Parts: sequence; C-alpha cells; structure tokens
Amino acid sequence: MIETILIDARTPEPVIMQALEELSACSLYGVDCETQNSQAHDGIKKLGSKKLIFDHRRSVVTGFSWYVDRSNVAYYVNLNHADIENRLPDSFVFRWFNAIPKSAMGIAHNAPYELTTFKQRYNLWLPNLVCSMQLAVTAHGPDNYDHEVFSKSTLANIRPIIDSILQEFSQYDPEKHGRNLTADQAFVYGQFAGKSSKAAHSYNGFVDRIAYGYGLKKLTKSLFDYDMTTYEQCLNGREHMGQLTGEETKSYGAEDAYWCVQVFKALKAKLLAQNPKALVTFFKQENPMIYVFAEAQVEGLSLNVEEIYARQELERVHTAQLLREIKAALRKLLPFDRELNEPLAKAQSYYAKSGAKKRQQIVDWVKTPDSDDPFEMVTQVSNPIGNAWANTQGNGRLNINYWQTARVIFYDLLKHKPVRVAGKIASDAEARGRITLTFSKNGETDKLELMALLNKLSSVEQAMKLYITPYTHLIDPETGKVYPTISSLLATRRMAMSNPNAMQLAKYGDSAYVRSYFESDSKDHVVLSADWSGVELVLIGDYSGDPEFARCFGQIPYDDLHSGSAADCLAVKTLEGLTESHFLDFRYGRNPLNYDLRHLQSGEEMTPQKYFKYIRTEIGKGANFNYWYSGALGNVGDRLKWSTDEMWLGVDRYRDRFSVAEEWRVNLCEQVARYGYIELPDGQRRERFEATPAWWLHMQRKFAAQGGGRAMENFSELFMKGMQSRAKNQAVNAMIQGSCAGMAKQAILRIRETADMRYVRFMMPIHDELVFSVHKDYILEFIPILKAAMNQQPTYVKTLPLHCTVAIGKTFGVKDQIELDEASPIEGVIPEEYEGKPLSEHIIQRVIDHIMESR
DNA sequence: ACTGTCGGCGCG
DNA sequence: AAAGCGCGCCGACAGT
Repeated sequence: MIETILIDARTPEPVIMQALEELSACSLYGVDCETQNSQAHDGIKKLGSKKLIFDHRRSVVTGFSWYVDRSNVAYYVNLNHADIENRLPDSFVFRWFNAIPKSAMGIAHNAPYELTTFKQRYNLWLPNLVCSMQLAVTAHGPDNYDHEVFSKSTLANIRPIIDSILQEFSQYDPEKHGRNLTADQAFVYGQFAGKSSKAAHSYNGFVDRIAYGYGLKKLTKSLFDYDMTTYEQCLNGREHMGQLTGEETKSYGAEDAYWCVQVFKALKAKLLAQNPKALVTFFKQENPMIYVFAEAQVEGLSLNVEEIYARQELERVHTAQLLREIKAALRKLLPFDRELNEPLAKAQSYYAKSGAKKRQQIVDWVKTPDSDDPFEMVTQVSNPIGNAWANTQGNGRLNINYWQTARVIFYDLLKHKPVRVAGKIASDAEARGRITLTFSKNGETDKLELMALLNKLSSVEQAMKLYITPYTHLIDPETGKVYPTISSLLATRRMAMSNPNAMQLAKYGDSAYVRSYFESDSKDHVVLSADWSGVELVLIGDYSGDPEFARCFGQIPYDDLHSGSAADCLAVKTLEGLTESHFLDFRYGRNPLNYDLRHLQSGEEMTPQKYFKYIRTEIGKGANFNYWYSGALGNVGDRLKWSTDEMWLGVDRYRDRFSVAEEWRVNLCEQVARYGYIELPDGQRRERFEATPAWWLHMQRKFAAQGGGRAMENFSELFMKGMQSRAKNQAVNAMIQGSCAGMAKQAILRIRETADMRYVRFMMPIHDELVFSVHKDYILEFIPILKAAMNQQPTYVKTLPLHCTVAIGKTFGVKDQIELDEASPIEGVIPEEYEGKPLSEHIIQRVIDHIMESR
C-alpha cells in the first residue's frame, strides 16, 4: 500500500492545490466514497436487521478518496466525519470534480454506487467511469478459479457430511440403482451437489472459497495476495462511518481507490492477452450499462402506495378468516394416531425428531378459541402476515404452511402416501396437486376442503411476503417510490434486480394484481413494455442454422414452434398417434378424432381451445426449453407420466425434428469439454472447467484423499457425472441467455442514443423484455426507434429476423397493458378485425387516448 | 441473538 | 449414457 493523505479543514492550501494539480494532469484515477445510512427512512431501517439496503436518497457521504495512477499517495477527504470541526464543505466536491480532466478515465469498484451517490448528493455524474467489478465479470464467472489453486485445494470442506455420505452410500450400487436414490441418499447428495447450495460442505462452497470472486477485497487477495482492511475492522465497534474521524477512516477509504485501479489494470492486461475481443465488448457494451443502472436507481419506480396499503389491510382480514376455516377443517380431521407414522419417521429425520412436537402444536392451536379480531387471529400462529403486522418473528410458534408442518398434515394426519420427486419427499405446489387429486378420486371431502384452504393460505402468504410486505418497507415515504438496484454480475451476464426485484412480479395466478401497482413516471406517461418473440429459440436457430428452425423463424410473423413440439410429446402416449395438424385443430375448437382432452394434473375435462393453449405452453414451450438446456425431456416426461424408455423415445422424436440444431448442441458440449469454456459472438466467455476430463482427474484425486473406500467412490462418481453434464448444459444455456443479455444491453444503449430521452425513461429489463415510461405524445415516434434498436443485432443474430411486440398501459398490470402487435379487440377502441394483429398508428393513437381518458 | 442451511416460489 | 438453465427473496430450524 501507499501513503494516504487526509484532506480536511486543517490541510494547508498548497497541499490541496498540489493534489488537485496531480489529478488535473492524470489520465487514470481511482475513486471511492464512504457513506453512512443512519438517516435512512424507517422502512429500510426495519429491513436493516435482515440485510443491508442503502437509502441512497438519505445517505450521508462521510468522505471520498481518490488515487491517481502511478502516484505515490492517495487522498481521503473528510466531508461528514465525527470530527465536525475538520469537515470540508460540499464546495470541495465541486472543486475536485472540476479538476478531473475530460479525457481521464475514472475507476471505481461497484461504480454504479459511486455514480448514484455523487448524482444524488451533488447532482454530478462522474464522467468516463469504469467499473472494476464489472470488468471482473467480463474476465471470469462468479464460480471460476485459478486452476493451480484448484489443483492444490483439498476437499476437506466435505468432512461434516462425510459420515452420512458413507452411511447412505454403503449399500448403493451404481449398476443396479443408477439415478434412483432413496430419500436419504438424495438428501445427502443434494447437500454436496445442490445446484443452488452455497453451503460450506457443498461443492459450490468449495468453489466459492477458491473463486477469484467479484468483491474488491477478494479480488485483491486472489490477484495480489494482499489482505485489505475490512469494513468491520475499520468501524471497530462503531455503528457507522460518520462516527469515525477522518483520520480513522483515511487509509481504509484510500485503499479502495488504490486497489480498484490495480485490479482494473491487472484484469485489463489479462483480457488483452487472453481475449481482447471481450475487452472491446466490455468497453462498448458492459461498462456503459453502469450509467443505465445508476440512472434507474436514482429515478426509482413509482408505486401505487394507497393500493398497496389497502391490499395489506384486506389480506390481513382475509388471512384471519382463512385461519378460522383451516382450524375448523383440522378439527374435523383430528386426532392423530397414537404412534408416530413409522415409514415417515424412517424417511424424514425431522419428523422422527420433532413430529410429536408438531402434532402437539397443531392440536394446541386447534383447541385455542377463535378471535373476531383479525390481529389476534393472525398472530395465534406464525405466518408472514401476522409476523409483519406484529413486527415479530416465528419464535418457535407453529406455522401451518411451513413445509415440515405441511408434511405432518399431509402424510401423518391425512395419511397420504408421501409424494416423492427424485427420491426426496416433497410438499410443494405440485405435490399438493397430486395429494388433492388422490383425495378427489377417493371422494374425501373433508381432506379436500383442508387442502383447498391451505392452498389459498399459501397463495396469500406468498403475495404478502414476496411483494406487499417488502414494498411497504422499501417505499420512500416522501416520494412513494422504490429504488431497486439493477446489476449484471451473473454467470451469464444477464441482468438482475434487487430491493425489490421487479423482475419477479407474478404474471398469472392470484398475486398478478401486484403488477398493476407499478406505474409510469407521471400522469402523462404510460408504461410501455417490449418483448422479443421467442428470442432464445430464434438464437438457437440462428446459431445452429437448423432448417426446421429457419422454416419457423425465417419470416415475420414467425411460425409456431411450440405446437409441433407439443404434438410430438403428446403423441408418445397421452394422445397416441396425434399429429401436429390434429393438435392445431384444437385451437379452433375442433376435435374430429374425439380425443379425450384432460388437464394433466387434475384430470379435469377441457375444451379443445383451452386444452390447446394449456398444452402448447406447458408441454410445447416446456419441451423446447427443457430439451435445449438439458438434452432430454425429464420435466415434460414427468408431467406426461412417461417411463424412462418413453422419455428417451420422446427425445428421439424431438431430435429428429431438429437434427442440425442437435448437432450444434452436441458440438457446443464437446467444445466446453475440450477447451473448458464457450465463447459468445461478442467474445465474452463462460468458463466451465467442470466439463473437462482434467477436472475429473483432479476431483478423483481429491475424493480419494478423503478416504471412504467403495461407498465414497460410488458417491463421487455419481457426483462427477452429474456435474459434468450440468456443466455442459450450463455452457449451452450461457451461450443463449448470455447472448440475449447482450442484445438487451445493446438495445438499451442504442435507445439512449437514438431516442429523445426527455420523453422516455428506461424503467427496467426483464431479460427478453424492456420496460419504459413514455410520454403520451412521444409513443408513436418512439415505437419504431425502439423496435429498430431491439431487432437490429448484427453482433448476435446473422440470418434470422428478430421480432418484438409492444404493449402500453396506465400501469404495468397484466390487465392494463394493451397489446399493440397482437391485439385483443376493445369495444370502441380496437375493432374486431384487428384480433391477433398489429394495430395501425391511427388505432394506436386511439389506444393512447383511451388510456389517458381512463386516468 | 446471530449465522448457515434448506425448502419453497415468483420471474425469464 | 443421458434426466433444464439463470436469478432474488422469504421464513423456519439448528447450531453456536
């Protein structure tokens, strides 16, 4: 590290002048700001106990640091530290800002944060800023590591679960059992191999430990073997940065400004040597997005605050009533058997351990008298509604819908045979569906009633805990807005959103209403959303050159790929001998061969039209994604109740239709197995060392070093096989989703250049969808600009035409959004003859007027 | 009281 | 032989 100089009210002017002169002559500098969030609004503070969220509208900049490349000093400025008398006024920030040369490049780690803060507090956009964290994302994935380090690291982290692995896999025979694991085997396998587990004992945990990482401290460690001071060390027990003096903070603050430059230079050099194409993409595509992210955060999203609180009120009353009914329904079904359910106790250790306690809690609650008061009623048991209302936690109380309780109810009290998915006992929505079906077949009405009530409760709980409650905490009381963070730090370089994540708004089902709480920026704006049509599949078609894809996607409007896949899948056994043209008959209500059309889960009879729509999406679209990202049809097969043989028969059928694309997929898998990475057309790579034979050998050695003999060998082979095929699937997925993400970024950047941004604001990306707030008088002009930006993608798509559809509405609500390219008639606005077709400009104007009148 | 882990579910 | 990928977020429990 280098020397750091504190600049505060005591600093002699010549020192300041010298520092600013150095800055004004530089071409590269690092910058970092320190903030404290003690002024955050109450809602965010409430969330503060669970996770750190910045209320950037109220954050106080305690100071900032900068470092000029190759200098021997870094500076830290006291703006709002505890030594009040030494603070410098805001004017210093402007003086500093003005000293930055126009041509200089600034580096910050997590630059959107610096951008947002300087904009919010001083109304300054730091120019030419480059994010060293974003560069790390271009340089490596979140789960990539130095192969040397990988080779040297032992698998010691597996030790906590090694006994259960050996125990469960002692009787496992790969020849005989294959993928058919018992519940306990599946559990322990999942503990180590789980895709989304970050547990220390898991493989992901192992990788996490050795990964380069994205955080500045981890990168500095992995690139320079330097241990930076941590935030906690710097705070040293104090609550926030504002409680430290400038002197106490200076070296911590300045470290960041120094090291982000070093990280930038190291990663840039590495990319220049290994993959210059990706470096170009970084500067022209990935890094410019940091300004988009910062702008989106500064502006935030407008919410209908009144409706949110009204809904909260309503659902509280609703939940109280549901709980009364659930209690009554349970009362009818009690008591439990005297003894615990033996097979369940064997299959589920938590049940053996605490099943009796759960039973007792249920019995006790049922005995508790109901209350007419909703608050009392919803706080009798633990649930997201009551807990948010009373501002409390579960604290060991009964939660009716918690998976353990649910399983005690389903498999103990109601005596349903445990539903298993891949060996593991399940209690999710699908399992509940199957259980309901059984009770329905048996005519067990009391049990059916309970199931229905529990489903209702879980639906309300989900909407409240995922949307309503967090929103009430995140809404800024002054603006009625939320200020989500958008980032692109994912393995595929897709974008993500958090606090709140508006990408995960329900579109169907009971909580779809939440979407309508998201509003345009002002009363004379609309929410405009544009979706690419089938873009992931179009890309597979484009990259592979497959003639069947070309037939489908070679012209606008596209033909329908999902129906053909759906028909193929149904033909395997559900509707034997079904052809695509017979399936298409269903769309128009025809069923000349009198097929028996039923819902796959409930068995309910369906009209041909409804069946068509349902199957096309669930099975057709499902099969397409299932296949290309897995090389098989496991999910679809489960839904269609296929045996293994039937599944592979379905796969053969599917592959036959797309033999060229299949060859492309296989080649891509071979590529990643050979080179350890795949490369997108923009040069960005996704590394998957896990796909290579070298990885296999390393892992074999690592497992062997852990001992355990035959059982461990069997376990490890099962894992390694699974991991290798997963890595290949990830490569295919990264190729497609990564390209889509690049297209979305290109489109957003292009729109900022070509549209009049005084009348349009980018609200958020939703992967294949871009959402804007647009002034009513600018919509007609904007749409062609938008479509050109989205559909002209020379980097990614070479042969097939791209297509997108636009919808506008008063809100983002499903019912409010009016489709402009696949119209549904509205009386007096959209004439009948436009059904399913694009609207003329004249009619679009009528739609706009219609929306404005409805305000 | 805090952390790590897990099941579950919303989206593309 | 093979058996979807990518996320963010919540709440309960177990271990400390």
